Amino acid sequence: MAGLETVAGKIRGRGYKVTPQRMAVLEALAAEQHQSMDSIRSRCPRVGLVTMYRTLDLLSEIGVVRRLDLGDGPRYELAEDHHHHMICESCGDISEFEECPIDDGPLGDLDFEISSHSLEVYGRCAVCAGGERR
Amino acid sequence: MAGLETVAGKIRGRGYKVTPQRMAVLEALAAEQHQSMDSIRSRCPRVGLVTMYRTLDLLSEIGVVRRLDLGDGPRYELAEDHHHHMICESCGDISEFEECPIDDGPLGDLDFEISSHSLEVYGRCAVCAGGERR
DNA sequence: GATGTAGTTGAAAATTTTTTTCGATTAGGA
DNA sequence: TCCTAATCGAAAAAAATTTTCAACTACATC
Repeated sequence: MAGLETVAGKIRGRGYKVTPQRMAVLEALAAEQHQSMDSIRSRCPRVGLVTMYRTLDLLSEIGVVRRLDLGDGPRYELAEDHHHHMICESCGDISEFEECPIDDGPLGDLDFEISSHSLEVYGRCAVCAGGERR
Repeated sequence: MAGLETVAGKIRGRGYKVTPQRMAVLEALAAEQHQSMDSIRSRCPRVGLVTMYRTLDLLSEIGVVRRLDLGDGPRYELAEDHHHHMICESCGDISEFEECPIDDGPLGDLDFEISSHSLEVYGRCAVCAGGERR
């Protein structure tokens, strides 16, 4: 699904080098969406901390990675598909949904040239909401 | 417009005390929306750094303040009205808009109990977009 | 208005997070 | 295979945030 091959091409295309560290980070990111720095790091212990930061910066810059801010520290995920996040304030679970009101019905006259957007929904997931009453 | 009086009541109502430091932070926040920590701090030099952090935490907890993450560090603003942000990636300007696709047309079947949400739009403001071509 | 006390404050120190340095290493074109 | 600019990472620096703890104060009660 990911096509890390494709990503490698994108890296090279921008004049950057494809290194084992960068591929390791990409593989770590492919394992799970919206991971924290620690989570990513634990998946590729071989990659130094500094390189980790620089790689995530670089991948974000070329649009391969998306940096998120969901309340707790920064999180990162592959920017493969467009989606948004639902954060359960009860159990902390983070899930995704594709429905996008921005793409569906464009906003009115904002007088602003939109290139991207992010939408996060906070509340209670089905499990937590259900456990309380239903 | 703010009604810092009202906020004071809300603080007391939660069992917290209304202190000059807390009011100072609230006044600083009332001066401008989506401020960075430094910006707020410069508006109330008398308030210690630690107290600053704690106060923003407390105010966020009782829903008076909203903490934002717009790419650069954390920002804070009074949660008076509901609005979203447009961030110009060219000049860094941040502006607000009230139109809300979430409130207007509710999302489909997310199986999630929404209590709040945030929407940020990135791109180019009218000035930057205009300066380049129009 | 005086008093008691739990909540609050802030300087200093500890932690955590992120960035900078710089010499050693390496991807990838020639 | 060689060469060089790009990259890596250990150590140190800088920045951001949290913890400690003794002194202070808002405010409910007397």
